[in-house]
Amino acid sequence: MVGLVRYHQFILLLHMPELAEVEYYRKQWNPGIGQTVERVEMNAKKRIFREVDLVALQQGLIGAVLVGSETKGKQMCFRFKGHHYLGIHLGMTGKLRAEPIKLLNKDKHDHLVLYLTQQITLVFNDPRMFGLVRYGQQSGGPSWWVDLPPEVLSDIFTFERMDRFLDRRSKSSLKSVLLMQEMFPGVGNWMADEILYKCRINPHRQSASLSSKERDSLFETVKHVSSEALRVIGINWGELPDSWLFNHRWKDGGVCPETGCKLLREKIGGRTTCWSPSWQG
DNA sequence: CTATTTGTTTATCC
DNA sequence: AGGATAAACAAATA
Repeated sequence: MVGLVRYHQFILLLHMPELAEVEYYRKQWNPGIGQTVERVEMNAKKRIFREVDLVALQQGLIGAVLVGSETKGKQMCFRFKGHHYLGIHLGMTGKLRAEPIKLLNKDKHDHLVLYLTQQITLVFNDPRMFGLVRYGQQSGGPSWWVDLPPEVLSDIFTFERMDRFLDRRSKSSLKSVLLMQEMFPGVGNWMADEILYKCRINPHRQSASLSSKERDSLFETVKHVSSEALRVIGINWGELPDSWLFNHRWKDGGVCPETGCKLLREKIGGRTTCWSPSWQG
């Protein structure tokens, strides 16, 4: 059991790329900004390249200068001078890091390495390869980047939008609805659980069953959990408060920070869900 | 050898 | 037609 806890803490706390973790990893490539790509090394057969034109990527990026990067939900986009765009999705186990070439200690899951001027390397590591690499050269950005749904922290993400969506997905559990990226981009497994915990809503409930008061609460909490996670984890991977479910959810025998009663872990909507029956009714 | 874990896409059922 | 649901994908670990 102790081993299981350690497994959970190591794998899940360090590697779950949701909204804030993606933002954290995006910045790991900042040391490359302003530098030119000299060489692109790809493990071409790996699954992360399943949707990309490898030749176009290589020819497009070599000689290009990294200008900046952004995230939208769990998606990342690295912009290069000349309208070259490199898209990365971390999937379940993806990580980004930058290393001086002399210190580059290549791991067998380092599938994409950009070698830049000034001896810096940008590495995409992904053991399970649910991640994804995209490339496009297009003024204004390729459709895989431009056509993404509005972010939950933007003004376009309104109560009315979310309200309509809940009615359309009326029969789905709230847990699975919160994981739908077309409405809640960036929300992943732990964030969905955290949001429902803070709203005191049972994750089994169908979305149509929410009262208007609960919908108000859900809307505010989606924004709150997103902005706090970005502030705490997204900037420097700090620790969230113990009043959050986050710090208790992986421990076997973990207890609800509100009631002190046992937390429950069960599969809802096909995903492991941690919640507090004594708090979330 | 099996169960489990993460996110998204695809297939299938209703 | 389109919503709901489950399997598939890869790899590591208990």
